[in-house]
Amino acid sequence: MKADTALAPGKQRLIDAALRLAAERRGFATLGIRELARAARLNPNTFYRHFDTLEDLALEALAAISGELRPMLRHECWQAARNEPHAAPRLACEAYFAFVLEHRDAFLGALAEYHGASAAMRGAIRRVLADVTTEVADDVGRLQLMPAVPRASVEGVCAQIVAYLFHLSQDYIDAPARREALLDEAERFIVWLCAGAHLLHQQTFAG
Amino acid sequence: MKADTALAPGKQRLIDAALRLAAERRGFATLGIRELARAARLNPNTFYRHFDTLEDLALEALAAISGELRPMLRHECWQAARNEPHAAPRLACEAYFAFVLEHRDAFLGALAEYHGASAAMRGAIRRVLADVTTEVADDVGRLQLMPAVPRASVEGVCAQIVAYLFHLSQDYIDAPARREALLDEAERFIVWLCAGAHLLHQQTFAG
DNA sequence: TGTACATCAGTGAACGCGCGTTCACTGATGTAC
DNA sequence: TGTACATCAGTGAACGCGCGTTCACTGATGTAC
Repeated sequence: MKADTALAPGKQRLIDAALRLAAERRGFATLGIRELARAARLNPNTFYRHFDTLEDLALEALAAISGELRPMLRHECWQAARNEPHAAPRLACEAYFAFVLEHRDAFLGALAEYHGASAAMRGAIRRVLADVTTEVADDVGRLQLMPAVPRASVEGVCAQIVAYLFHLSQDYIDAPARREALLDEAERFIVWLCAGAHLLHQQTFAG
Repeated sequence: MKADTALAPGKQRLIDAALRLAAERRGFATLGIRELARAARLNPNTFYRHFDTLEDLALEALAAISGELRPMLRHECWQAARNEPHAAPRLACEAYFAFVLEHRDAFLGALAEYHGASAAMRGAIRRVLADVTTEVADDVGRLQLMPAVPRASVEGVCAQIVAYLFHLSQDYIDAPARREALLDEAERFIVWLCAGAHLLHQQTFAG
């Protein structure tokens, strides 16, 4: 028995090929099993040794990325917020976007599948975003970054930041020349949103 | 010669069928020409009478929706902002989401293609969003809704609002039970963002 | 007003091709006794 | 330590099917003279 962390080589190659092709073509929807096997230099049949459907493959790939992203974000945010609280938004964005570039193919795939055909896949992506949101909100709470704002609103702010950064990843990947500007934009977005939430919880809102 | 506003019946049926199927399957990517013709009760060949490629069809459908959405938004926003300025965000969101529901299929298609395979389609959708942003920013300027904020920042705020509402459309369509909550969320998002931008332009930001 | 012609939407048969999936197989690695 | 067996990743040939696209056609509508 092998160590259970290592996937069969063919399985890993199929996942890699799927991410690569899905990124090129912006979605798993049009991938074919024969095409995948061809890209992975395997017999078409080998696919069925490891997966029942293409959706299976996509869900497994997503779980792997999520397992890598979340601890990384946690760690980076903590570091940033503890050492330089005022620069935390910027540093967190930088860490996040660096991760995006390192996992370019997976993110392009996930962005496409966010609005994609598979309800299971859409649900899984939303769940990852929700988990990240909860973790970020926990950290914001623990580090007292928004002391005047109640927990529920902190969650709301974090959810909007997470969704915003996720969708912005596509532009960040597609437009290398605008990356600095996008970082500024993301930081400004976060600062505005936090400032607005903070302000409107201090004063009564005569809406 | 017919009036040039009316499409050939087969052409219109192909577009309708494409929107319907693309909405069901979240994307044009997996649509087939024969399948489309079948759904429109036409000979597969008829497709080629009207379009060169599926991308052609999608771009034409998008242009039609955009031409309907933009004047509507313009009109609604003006009305709302002039009559009840403090409720403008809410009323604009309501008008927008009503339009989304009326054009459910087109929006699900556009949401999918926003991250989709066709670069031309992605560009066209972004252009629509950018045009809407400019128009909204114009109106905000003309109606003096954010007098303390410079034009460039108003555009930034509007761009984020437009993108946010666009992506939220999917949840609005998918989760009828949460529609009231989503409206609240959208309004709160806009208010926070505007408040933050306003605040940070009044005081020096010791970032 | 009538006639001849052009344009245009839609039809129907036919093509070759790549697809998903199944079956029976191989060869290597691990395990029981 | 050796042998027999089970498990597992990967192979190769074969199937029937629906696909995109082409061709030559029809029938209705519009236009020139």
